[in-house]
Amino acid sequence: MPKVGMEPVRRKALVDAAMRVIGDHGSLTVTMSEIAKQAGVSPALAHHYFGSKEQLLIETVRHHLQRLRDSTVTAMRAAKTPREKLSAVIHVSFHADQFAPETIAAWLAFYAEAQRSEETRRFLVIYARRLRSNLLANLKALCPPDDAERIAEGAAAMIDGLYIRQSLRSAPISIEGSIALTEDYLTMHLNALGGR
Amino acid sequence: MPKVGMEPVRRKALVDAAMRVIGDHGSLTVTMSEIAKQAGVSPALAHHYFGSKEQLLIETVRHHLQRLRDSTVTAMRAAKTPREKLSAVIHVSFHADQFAPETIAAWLAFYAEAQRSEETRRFLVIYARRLRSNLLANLKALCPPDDAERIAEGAAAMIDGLYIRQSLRSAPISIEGSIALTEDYLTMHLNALGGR
DNA sequence: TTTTATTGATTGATCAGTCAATCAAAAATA
DNA sequence: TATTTTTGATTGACTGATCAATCAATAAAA
Repeated sequence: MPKVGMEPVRRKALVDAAMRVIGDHGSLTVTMSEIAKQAGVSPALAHHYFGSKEQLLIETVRHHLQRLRDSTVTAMRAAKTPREKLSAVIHVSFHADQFAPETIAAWLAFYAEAQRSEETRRFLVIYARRLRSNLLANLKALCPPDDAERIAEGAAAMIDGLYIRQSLRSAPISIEGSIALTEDYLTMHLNALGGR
Repeated sequence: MPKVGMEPVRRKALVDAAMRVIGDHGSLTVTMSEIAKQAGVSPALAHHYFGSKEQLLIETVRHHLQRLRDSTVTAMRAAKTPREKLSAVIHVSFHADQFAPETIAAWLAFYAEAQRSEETRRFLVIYARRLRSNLLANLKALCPPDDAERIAEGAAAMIDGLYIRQSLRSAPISIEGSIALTEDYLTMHLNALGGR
């Protein structure tokens, strides 16, 4: 079996496996063995490629955020007007993949981890800033800067809040419901400002 | 030293210690030794009174939510009108104690834990329902039931979202800012419905 | 003396991380 | 082409550390 050029294949397999294991385990306290097993390799190989468990987890967060970022960029490109771009950001946030229970569990685990791992925290801060700034940039085209800041902050909080509430799976809100709630928030605030 | 009637004293000391340790550790992966040390007793004693680590952690969540509940009840009693009661709920949520970094870290850890521990999950579901229903009951006095549901859902999400964003400590929002954002949300929606 | 509080020492399990050894493809050499 | 050498891929077995949980022993009240 040993062919050359396995490294990228294995790295991806391990990162994907980590995501899956974290997702249904619902926590970052997963063992290298579990991850390796899920990826179909030995624990030793995981160490060989990533050096440490922490590093593997960090790569996993990075990969996850990268995908989210790519989706957002694509969706925003497809939208024309600022208002449509705002909707695009919202839709990506609640895309089925993102809103799946395992994905949310993983997110939550990352947030908890960020309390301890400075590097994880940095990644999540970047995500938070990006979400805020995507909203802000488009809002500024529709209302005064001060209001735009406030509305962006509120919308970002609402998106994150809908996530965390979803994680409890009690009275689960549908994807459409979550989108509607967030859209309403924007529409109402923009209307109140006599926005066009 | 061994006096009789130590049990309740030790239990409280251990639960408080757990909360503190979880808070600044930022995760539920804390050791019994750390907790016991913080409480000034031996690890063996912690086991003696709680049976297991999991049980101690569960009691800790329970205690934490109980306190939040008590504050909420008190604050709502002091408020007269439905609108004032809504404000009371918001203010309790963002009370300085609740919004302190260690407290938020502990919350986050509990949410992550809820993915694995059914009992922890149950407690958090109760919290989520209570928040929602406190909002809902008062909103129903101010607008049609359907709208009340939507607004309660949105406000609850916003509160939780402001929490989770605070946990990253990037561009921290002030307590007053968070309160204002949530109050605005309510006011705007109620006004839009021509509420009195 | 019986009961309650308390601990030090110990056990057993779990894991991250290491390492020396193996295997097979590729590259070099004859 | 056939043979040898090198190199990347891979693992099983091991180590050391950590930790929850247990228990037998002690000390002080009742």
